[in-house]
Amino acid sequence: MKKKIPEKTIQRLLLYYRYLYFLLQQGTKNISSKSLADLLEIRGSQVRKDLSYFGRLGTRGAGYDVMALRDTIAEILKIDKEKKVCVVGMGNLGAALVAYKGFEALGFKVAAVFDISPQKINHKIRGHTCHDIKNLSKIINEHSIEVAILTVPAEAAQETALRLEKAGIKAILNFTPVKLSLSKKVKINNIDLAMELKTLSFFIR
Amino acid sequence: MKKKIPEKTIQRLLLYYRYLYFLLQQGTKNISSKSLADLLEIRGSQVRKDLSYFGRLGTRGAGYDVMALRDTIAEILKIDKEKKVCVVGMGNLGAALVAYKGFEALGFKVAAVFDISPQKINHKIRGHTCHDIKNLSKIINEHSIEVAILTVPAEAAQETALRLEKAGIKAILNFTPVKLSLSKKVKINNIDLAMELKTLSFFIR
DNA sequence: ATGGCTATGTGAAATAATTCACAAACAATG
DNA sequence: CATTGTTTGTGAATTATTTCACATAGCCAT
Ligand SMILES: NC(=O)c1ccc[n+]([C@@H]2O[C@H](COP(=O)([O-])OP(=O)(O)OC[C@H]3O[C@@H](n4cnc5c(N)ncnc54)[C@H](O)[C@@H]3O)[C@@H](O)[C@H]2O)c1
Ligand SMILES: NC(=O)c1ccc[n+]([C@@H]2O[C@H](COP(=O)([O-])OP(=O)(O)OC[C@H]3O[C@@H](n4cnc5c(N)ncnc54)[C@H](O)[C@@H]3O)[C@@H](O)[C@H]2O)c1
Repeated sequence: MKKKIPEKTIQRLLLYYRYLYFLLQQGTKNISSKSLADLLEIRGSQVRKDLSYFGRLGTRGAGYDVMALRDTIAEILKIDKEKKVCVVGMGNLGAALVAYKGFEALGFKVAAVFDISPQKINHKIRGHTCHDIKNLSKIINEHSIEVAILTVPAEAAQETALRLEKAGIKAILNFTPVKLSLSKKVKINNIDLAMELKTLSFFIR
Repeated sequence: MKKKIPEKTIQRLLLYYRYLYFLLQQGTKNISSKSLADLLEIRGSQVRKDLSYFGRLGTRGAGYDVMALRDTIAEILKIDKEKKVCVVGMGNLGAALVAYKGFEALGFKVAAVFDISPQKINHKIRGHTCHDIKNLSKIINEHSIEVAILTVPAEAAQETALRLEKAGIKAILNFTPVKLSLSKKVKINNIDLAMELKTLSFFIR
């Protein structure tokens, strides 16, 4: 053990969690790596290898206890511990994202939303009062927000990212098609939707 | 040559394209694999290997001609050829996506949008008249739409995906947190935003 | 031209991720 | 409690991707 855990493994862990959650609702008590793998169209050995990073979670001959495994994964991923996020840029995409219930289900809480436009500041958007970006640092510190979702226009992305870093944000989910340059300390995940669409369409016909 | 091209290579090609586009606007005529790689924080050898799948695109000693390379990549990815897409489910996320200009820049045209709710059908949303999902097949065929963006509620996802397959859709960009089961012929890309956020936050601290 | 430099293109090596395959653990059954 | 059958956990093998390293093409100055 003591190996570095691949990011892919973490992603699959989340998928396992979703299925286990569903299986439990259905009353399923036990599942084998093979059955779980079949649901996801992967190999049983992949499931077992992923889980083996975190100890011996199954029982030979019997498979995995659905509830126990779900809870263990929740603990590994800290789904049980609420984490606060903010959304910066309350335009089309930002507004859609704060309305999304799927974040809550994984332990996220939108604790603040920001914009620069006087049309939005101090107005309620999907139940969240929009703050002035000027107050970014203050509010992030007050609420101990660690993660930011960045949905400002591309032109403002780098500048805003720097403000987020200065405010002490640890991770950014970046929806802008801009490569952000920050210190290595800030973890960045880029969601490039146009790219996903293009990649997809490249592989047809 | 004649090797299978990795999906990762296609993704990077798109990033190269964006930078080349930008560099050309700045008046840069030539660039080395090293300089381009530095912008993306990858290795020069990665750039060269990626490009080598498509022939000899550079000049030894001099690097790559920015305009020529940009155009070659546009051709490889068929950015020059318009591809029609539809958006199914015009809720929060669907409405945000049809407003996005970034798709057009890569050669996509939103040719139709669909919903099931009488509140939306026949109403204009961001400039697109929303069609009844009942007419999916007809409209997809009329416009020769090949790609669908799926943004219906999770409960309706599998059923809607089957309708899309039957209507002749070749590829689906799936925003629902549901594993779609379709025949192998339909290419599916899943965008799981809650998962991206969770993966991101797992790796901090 | 010739020679010196620079940067490509590409096999080979290194690294990473997935899959195989099987011994060992445990369940179930009689 | 022994025997049979099932399924885990994990090294080893395989496959995929990235990086190295260098021969060689082509630019440029003289
Ligand atoms: N709309 C989409 O579907 C979509 C898809 C993929 C990517 N994106 C990207 O997401 C980003 C937002 O897209 P959108 O369509 O929501 O744009 P939008 O114009 O609707 O929203 C941007 C919001 O950011 C605010 N803003 C501008 N500068 C700011 C600043 N410095 N600080 C704080 N707020 C600021 C604006 O007032 C506006 O409300 C863009 O970078 C876009 O490329 C959007
Ligand atoms: N909102 C987000 O930011 C976000 C983020 C990630 C994923 N998602 C996923 O995207 C999907 C849509 O999210 P949303 O927030 O836009 O939801 P929403 O409820 O705002 O929109 C869903 C839309 O789909 C329509 N619809 C319902 N059944 C349909 C059917 N059978 N055919 C056609 N249209 C139908 C509804 O009328 C509604 O307009 C969900 O699956 C959600 O999990 C949303």
